[in-house]
Amino acid sequence: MKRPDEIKRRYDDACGTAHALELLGERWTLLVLRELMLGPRRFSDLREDLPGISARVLTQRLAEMEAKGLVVRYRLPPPASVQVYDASDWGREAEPILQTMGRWAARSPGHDPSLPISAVSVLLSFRTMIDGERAGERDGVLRFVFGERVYTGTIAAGRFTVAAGADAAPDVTLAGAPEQLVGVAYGGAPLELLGVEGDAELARWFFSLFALPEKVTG
Amino acid sequence: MKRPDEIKRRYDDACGTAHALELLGERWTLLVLRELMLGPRRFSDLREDLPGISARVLTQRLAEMEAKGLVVRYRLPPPASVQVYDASDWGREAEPILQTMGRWAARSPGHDPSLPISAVSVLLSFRTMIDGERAGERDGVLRFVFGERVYTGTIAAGRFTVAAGADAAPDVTLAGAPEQLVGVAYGGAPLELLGVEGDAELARWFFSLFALPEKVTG
DNA sequence: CCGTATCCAATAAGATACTG
DNA sequence: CAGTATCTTATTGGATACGG
Repeated sequence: MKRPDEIKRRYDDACGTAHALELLGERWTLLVLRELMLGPRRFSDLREDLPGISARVLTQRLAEMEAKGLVVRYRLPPPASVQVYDASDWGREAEPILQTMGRWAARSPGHDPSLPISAVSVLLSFRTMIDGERAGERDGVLRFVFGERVYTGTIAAGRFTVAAGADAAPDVTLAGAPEQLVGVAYGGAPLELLGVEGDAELARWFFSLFALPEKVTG
Repeated sequence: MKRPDEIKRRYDDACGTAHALELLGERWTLLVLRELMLGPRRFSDLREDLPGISARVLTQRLAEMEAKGLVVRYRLPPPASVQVYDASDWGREAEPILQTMGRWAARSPGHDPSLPISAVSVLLSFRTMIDGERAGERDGVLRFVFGERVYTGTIAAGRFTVAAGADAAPDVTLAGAPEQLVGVAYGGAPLELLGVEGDAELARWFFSLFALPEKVTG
């Protein structure tokens, strides 16, 4: 007597938080959305950057998220012709949720920044954790290179934005693993850990804009 | 080869969002925390205001949340001498997460404000959804009465705060079910739906500070 | 290889009955 | 009232197999 599509676990609760949990609260959902925040990815990209997710669960989550309007699925134009998943406009509006959670969790005594991390996570964390006051000191364009993937970050008028691709001409190009970027930005590791081309002084200043907040008194 | 206490489902991910999900992401956890945001509650209070939660799951969640430092458990002084649960200071710091989720979900086409809602949820939603600009127009103290339970809301310097208890002398006292409060604040229902004692004009102004945002174009 | 489907063992959640 | 105990159902994750 099972009707897997009809019986869904709901919270019968008008509270907005409860409704958000119905849309985003299943295991992996928010992390899948995170990976799509900076542009389309393929199924296997997602598997790589979500360590531990099984193909079965990823398939399910993507289908549910598409049905809920959080995710869109389409095929890239030829010659690529591969299927990709992307966040919908509405899905992207959930970024403040990721940020608020990230900011809160950074103060947790149990937070371990030495675990593996994805490229998208690091770049989003920059958007979350940047010192907005000091970011206004100067402008600049930074290119982040993770193997084949390239993102462009822009600081202008005190705001940091980041997008996939190598659109703008960068002042400085930074290459390295996401974990190394974390080390330099939050862990006080030397800039030399990364491949740096261009305005190293800008890079140094950029990384000085980040610091993990103090932990709550455990 | 099972070690039920050691093998926990984790996300091996340094991303702050992932860590927040490990602390708050299990089913019911965030809603239990919500119910504790305005002060201590007993086990059966929580069961009443979380429709559908089973005693088993509530017991589990409270124990996990206590172990993680989100919740504290203590016994009220005599003559009450009953055991209650409350959010820890750090747990209370998660309120921005509830707010961000609530604000996002309010725009969802699937959000149904006619479902049952708890007293705490409504009061927290006021804190989330109040029109900050217009709240500065005047000050006031509102008492909210839900049967036996009483909360006091204060508007001062454009900010709305709310706390359990009947501490301050109110300008107006509002009595009714949480659902009725939702109807008046967000659904355009008449103030007369509530029991009103005192400055009804203040109440009218207060409820004019709320409006659900427009839905995303589905 | 890319994406999905199928099978299975281990957990988690839900319902209900029960106890100090 | 404040939980436990027990049983049933659902979801998860891992392995594997399949079709393009």
